[in-house]
Parts: sequence; C-alpha cells; structure tokens
Amino acid sequence: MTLRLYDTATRTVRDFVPRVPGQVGLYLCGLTLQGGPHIGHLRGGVNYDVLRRWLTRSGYQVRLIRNVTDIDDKILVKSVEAGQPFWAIAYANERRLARDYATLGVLPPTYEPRATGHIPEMIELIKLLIEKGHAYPAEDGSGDVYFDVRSYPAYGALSGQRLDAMEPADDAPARGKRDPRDFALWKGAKADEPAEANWPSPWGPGRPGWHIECSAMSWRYLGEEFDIHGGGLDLTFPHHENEIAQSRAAGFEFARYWVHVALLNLGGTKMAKSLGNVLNVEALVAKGVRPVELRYYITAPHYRSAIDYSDEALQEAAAAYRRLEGFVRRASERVGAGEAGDLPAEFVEAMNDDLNTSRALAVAHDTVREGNAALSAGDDAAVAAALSSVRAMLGVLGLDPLDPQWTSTATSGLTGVVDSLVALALEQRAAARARKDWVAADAVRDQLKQAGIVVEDTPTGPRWTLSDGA
RNA sequence: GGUGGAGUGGCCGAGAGGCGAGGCAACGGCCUGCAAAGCCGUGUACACGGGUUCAAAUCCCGUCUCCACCUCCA
Repeated sequence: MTLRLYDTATRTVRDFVPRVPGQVGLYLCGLTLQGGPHIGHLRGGVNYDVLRRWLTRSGYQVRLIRNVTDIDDKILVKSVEAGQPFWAIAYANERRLARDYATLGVLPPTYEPRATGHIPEMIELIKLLIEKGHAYPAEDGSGDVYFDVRSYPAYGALSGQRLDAMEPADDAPARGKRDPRDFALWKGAKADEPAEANWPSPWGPGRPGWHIECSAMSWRYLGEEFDIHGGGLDLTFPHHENEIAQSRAAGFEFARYWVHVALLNLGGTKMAKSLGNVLNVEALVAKGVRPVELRYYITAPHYRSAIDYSDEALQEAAAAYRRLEGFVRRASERVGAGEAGDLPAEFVEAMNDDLNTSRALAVAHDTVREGNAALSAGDDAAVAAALSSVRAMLGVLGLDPLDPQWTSTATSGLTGVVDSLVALALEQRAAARARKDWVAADAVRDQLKQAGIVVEDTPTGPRWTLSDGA
C-alpha cells in the first residue's frame, strides 16, 4: 500500500505518485518574519516534519524547501518603529523560529531560502510574465507591477473562488490596476519606506510582492514541477492561488499535490497576533510543559483537524505520552535500549492513509499494553520486541523518548551522582522493609519524594525517576 | 453574499453503512506490606428533526450552532 494524501486542488485523497521515482520535492511556505512564532505557526512545521520523516522512512530521498519571508509591509513598519534595518528585525525572528523548531524536534529543511536572497529570480519571472501577457507595470507610474488576473482563466480553481463572486477588494484606490483583484508582483519604492528596502529592477527601484517569492524559490530549488506544496489552511487564498497563477502562467507545471494543515485555535478562534490570543513555546516551557509533550499534543490529532488549544487537553496529552515513555524507559532498563525495529502493518497503513497519526498512535498504545504485560510476565523477548516496535513508531513521529533530542543533557552529568545517593537511601529502606518496619521504609520513600524522586517497587527491585517524568 | 470545513461518551480525539480506535479521568478487581506503575474489567457517545436501508454516528433532505478563507496571516 502506498501513501495517500488529501490534495486540496482536487479535494480528494489521491495516491501519492512522485514525479521522479524514489525522490520527493517538498515546498513549505514558512513564516513572515514580522514577529516570533507562536504554537499555531509551529504546528505546521511539526506536521510537515512528520510527513517528511514518513516519506524518508518510506524510502524516498526527500528535498524539503521551507522558505522565510524576510521582507513585507509589517516588517517595514516594525523597522521604522524600532529604528532598525528591516533585515535585523527579520533575522532576529528567523533565529527565534529556528530555536523553537529545534526545541520541538523539527528536523532542519534541506534549505531555508529567504525572499530577499532571490530578487534576480523574481525579476526574471516577472519579465517572463510580462512577455507572456500575464503581467503589466502599473499605469499610474508607481513602479508597481501587477499580475493580470483576467489573463489567467483558471484563477480561483484551487480555492474554489469565482472572480465575479469575490468580495470587491477594498484595496483603497486601485492604484493603476486593471482589475481590483490583480495583485502585486513588484512594489515600486515609496518615499516613506527605508532606502535599504529597495532593489533596482527594470521597472524602477522597489521590492517584491508577497507571492512571487514562493514561485521564484520553488522554481530555483525544486524546478518547474515538483511534488508537494504545503502550508497553513489560511494560505490557500490568496497566497497559494496567486502562486499557482504566477507559475502556471509562466509555463511551469508547478506543484502536483497541495497539502494544507488546519489551524490551531485558542478560545475558539484562530491563534493570531492581531487577535492577541497567542501562545509561544517559550512561555509554555516556562510553565513546565516539556517540549516533547507539546509535540505529542500537536501530533496526536489529524493534521487536517483544527486544534482548539487548552491547558487541560495539553495535560491529558502529556499523560498519554508519559504512558508511552514509561514503558520505553522501564523496558530499556530491563532489556537494553536496542534498536528501533520494524513497524507494525497497522501503523504503516494508518500513516499511509493521509498521515493518520491518531490511528498510528493507537497502534503504539496497543503495543505498549502488550509490552507492559510482557514486563509483568518477565518475558524479556516479548519486551524487547515491543520496545523496538514502539521506538520505531515513535521515531517516525519524532517522539522516541530515547532520542538524544529529548534526553536532557543538563541533568545527565548528575544522574550518576544522584543514583548513588538514592541507592544509599534505598539500602536503608530495603533494610527497614526486611525487618517489616513499614514506618521507617515509608519515611525514606516520602523524603525522596519531597526531593523530587519517585520510588517504585518492581519485580526486579526498586527503581527511581525524577517526578514529572523528567 | 461566495467558498471550504466542523459539531462523537465526563474530557481529548480517530472512524465514516453492520464487528464499541486510542488516550485522560472515574469505578471495580488483580498485583503490592502500603503505594506507584502495570494488567483485567465496567461506559451502548455520535448537534437536532425527518427520510433511505434488513442495518446509519456514517447516505439523503431540512434545521440549529461554530470555525476558516474571500484583506496581512501557519
């Protein structure tokens, strides 16, 4: 069975057939660097990371291009406010984004191009569009260049919009546009904008419009035709619609599949800076949320289902993750970490079914139950088998508890020290238990607990962990 | 007004004509000196009203509520 993906362009689940056998080219619209990322932004990155890992595990050679938009109106506004060059603002946000991706275990893309690094490609593309009669310099001498929406009959196909049914864009006075729906490929320099935000072009100094960068960069790094183009659901229109118009009108085949990730809501509405309902990774981590648990929370629902964030739901997800983690730790203490092994057929089937991570995780939980039973029964061979299977499944989702990504380096140096100290205390407790002095035995356990160390008795003797699964 | 989507047990969350996904919580049992962890068991939920069908949470019609996009947006 092969991977099937929901394709927004056809509104159906389709068999994934790569353009070149064994290889996949992925383009993901990243962020506009007007601010630091919130967990809604990061959701898309995590979901695509799962897609990317799954494609890799399925044997494909994956090329993932994830851009950042480092110039746009809002960044320029911030730049003026802060009295700093726009690129300094954008870069600071780019670094925050990279840090948060890393915190959540999102693997780096093959390349992360910036819009401003691809002005020549954009100019070349715009020239091509003008030559082909799909774009024109503004008739008011502003230096803007617009895409001629009416010259491209398929405009609106991706998002199901009909030009005549669209709300009239109250895009101020239509500054030299032939149609109010025409959108900017190039924006002529304005007097009140910082000088460093302008580049020379055949149409005068200016800067790129938003959409052209993705057409230019996907062209550059993935070619005229590539496999999968993704982004948040809210990018479908106008951004992706405009990208298709530009690239197809230029004569490119462009993306073969369109994958859109549903949004993350807070308080019933989309998380957005403009609404003030944002939550970022830093704040959650400061509240004691472990990044791997946040990743589990984001990964567990299907990528096309909206997530309505709540602290309670996050805590439940964390508890579910600890169940998986608890087995992996106990089992590896017993039989050794081993290697990630084969994936159960049901897991593979779930992942191939449009990345059904919920069902995939259910398989992991089922396997953990079997593993726990094997642990009680002392069946080490079965424990080892369950462990390697669970680690393989969690690895695909970026959630393997034994992955160095999630093992805390800050405390690992102390683990040995703590272990010998705890061992000392546990000796006393063992002695007390041997003479059935339950009060003394429990006192030891209680004191350790207050110190943040949880003691559990197992068939093979007591084991200790730091509380909160840390 | 146009386009797309959603409403599932106390909670989260899959599924999409017929065998009760999975997790959290709760309750009972087993194990344990007691715990913890774990295992076993317990819940007939699918917004509402009609209809089709031997059979509907799943299909059809209608109604209500909610979200996203149509403007910058992951």
